[in-house]
Amino acid sequence: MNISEFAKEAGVSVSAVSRYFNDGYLADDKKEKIKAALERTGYVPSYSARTVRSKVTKLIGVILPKLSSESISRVTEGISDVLGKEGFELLLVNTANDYNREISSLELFRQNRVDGVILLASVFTDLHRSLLAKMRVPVVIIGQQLKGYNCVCHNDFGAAYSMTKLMLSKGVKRPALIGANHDDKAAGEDRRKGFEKAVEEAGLTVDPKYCETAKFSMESGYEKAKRLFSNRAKPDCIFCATDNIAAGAMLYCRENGIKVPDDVMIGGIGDSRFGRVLYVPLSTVHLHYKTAGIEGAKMLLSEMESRSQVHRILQLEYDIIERESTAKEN
Amino acid sequence: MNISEFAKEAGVSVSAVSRYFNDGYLADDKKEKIKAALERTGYVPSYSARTVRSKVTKLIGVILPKLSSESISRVTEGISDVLGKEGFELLLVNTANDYNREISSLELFRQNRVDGVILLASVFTDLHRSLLAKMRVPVVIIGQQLKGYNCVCHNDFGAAYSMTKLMLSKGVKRPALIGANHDDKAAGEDRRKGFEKAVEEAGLTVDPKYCETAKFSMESGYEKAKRLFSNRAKPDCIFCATDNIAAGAMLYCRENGIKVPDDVMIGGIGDSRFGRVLYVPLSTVHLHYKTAGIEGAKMLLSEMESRSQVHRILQLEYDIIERESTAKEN
DNA sequence: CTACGATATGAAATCGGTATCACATCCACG
DNA sequence: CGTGGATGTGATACCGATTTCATATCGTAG
Repeated sequence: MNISEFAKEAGVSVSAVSRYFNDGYLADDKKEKIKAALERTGYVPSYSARTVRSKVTKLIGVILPKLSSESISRVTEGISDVLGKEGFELLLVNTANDYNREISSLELFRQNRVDGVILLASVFTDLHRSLLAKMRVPVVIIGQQLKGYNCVCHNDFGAAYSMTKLMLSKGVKRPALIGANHDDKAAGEDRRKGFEKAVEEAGLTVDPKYCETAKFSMESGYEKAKRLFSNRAKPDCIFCATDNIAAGAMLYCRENGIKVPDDVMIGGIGDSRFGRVLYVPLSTVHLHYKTAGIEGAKMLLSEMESRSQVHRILQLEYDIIERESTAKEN
Repeated sequence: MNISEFAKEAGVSVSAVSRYFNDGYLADDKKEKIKAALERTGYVPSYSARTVRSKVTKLIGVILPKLSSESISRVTEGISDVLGKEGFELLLVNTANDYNREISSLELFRQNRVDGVILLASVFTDLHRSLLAKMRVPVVIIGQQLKGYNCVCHNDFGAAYSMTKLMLSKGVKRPALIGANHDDKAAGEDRRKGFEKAVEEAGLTVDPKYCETAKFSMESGYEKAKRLFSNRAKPDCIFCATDNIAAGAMLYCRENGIKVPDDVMIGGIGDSRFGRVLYVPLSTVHLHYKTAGIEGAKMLLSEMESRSQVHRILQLEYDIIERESTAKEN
């Protein structure tokens, strides 16, 4: 059933029906007629037909590197809360860390399918930049910074710096790093730099043999911890770029009789829910993921409204959470 | 730029352009012309305009009770894997466990916005049923069973039964339950029944004082464990409906000097990633969440293709994972 | 040589809505 | 009493694609 069939059924004009759904001027008796016919027939207007003319999709494209990650799903939840209230739906794309798919999703979103885009990218290539420049709808980037776009990011450098410093303040001497891929500016590069700064400030040096790069998984953290402990002089402190990596490292320690924190301190970033209930409760850094989603969504809303070309970067701060995994040695 | 402007620019007819994007008969020289003009202009056809005529949205509506849950995001990942390969995108709705929003999402999806729906519901009310009956596109339900629909579900009863039995086989005498809301047939009712059956088979009785109902969170698990231990005779075994609840219970034990598994065994369901690295590694039951997503998506695809009215229920089995939290007492 | 199926083509109808436009009331104000 | 603003109305052009239809061309089987 389409609008004109329905209009006939309700005994009103097509225009009246359209106005009923939109907000236009309409006499009360017609509203009643339409409401009654709606109940009778179960008619619902077609969204795509509406979009052709009005251009409004009420859809926001969200590009995520993966779905089953605690931090990412918290961000998404924030986004969903804000945009849902405004009547927007999320068109979600899971790129599975494959940035060809990031590219193809951006292509997809150019097809007038969405009113705006939120991008949780890990890496920016030239292709990203050129494609982003071609987008005809507002774009907000969460988790990374890119000039010319509204961004919400975390103080990754500071978080890593503070966590490392916390451990070093307890007197450890051979700090190690299990970082993330350097191409990921936020979680990879910035956190590594934060670690390095803290180490250097403590008068120690960053030995490449004590720096590993892991994927964002427990398994990878486990493997990299194993490699760290194959060094002749064992590390007495490991800063991990994420809590997942830290959990993997801790598992390795447990299975190999290495005591946390007495033999080695372990610190992570992300404040995962499981940190509190780990084998040894994990010291970590709380990043405001949900807030990032909320603020990013708000930015997008205001950009869609004003279409202003002024872009800003919102950097969220962090909170150190100290638990047993970095408790003072006796 | 629209199709006719673009056709003029490319020096071909509108029909030729449409055929280029669809697959129709088209001479090679025209394909070349169009390809060249495409590069020059960056034209992309409008999806909604296409949809008006062709009815195909290439969108699948996915209704989730929450986003930041490990089990749910695994299911979603499976869905996304399968549907992504077939060129579908996901229109995600997070209902935040509010089933009014489940209802309104179903309403939304009736507006010709999606080609199919996947529903991860927790509860089925009459309103659900009547609305589902009105849907004009195929619907697949994951995690619950509903007659007349394609469903993928887990053997919740069996999983709970086996986990409880595992613990009882170690000689515990005062089993307790921290279950989920009874309205949730799968995670609430079925798991409770599995627990009860195992307890009764062991010649014990299910005392209501040892049965608590928690929300799906660690915090709630913690609170309910506290209540269980306020009984005069302490439980020596707690079956928890989810790993999150189990983690909360374990946290309570740890903070109160209750030894796991010596004082109390704890078992969960879900095989969360953190189970292995918990304070005491958690015995749990692996449910094939990702597989559920994959199979559900496949069902939906085949239902969209055949539009057959034959519905089936696929029940996935489970694997017991035994760890320290239920190790035999000495 | 003819007939026919396969391939190719562009004009025009169509999808189901919204936006515009011309026009009708009605009430208030000077 | 005339004017004008606010409200209300339906016919129709329009959005940007796809699909149909009538028609053309060509190779090949009979």
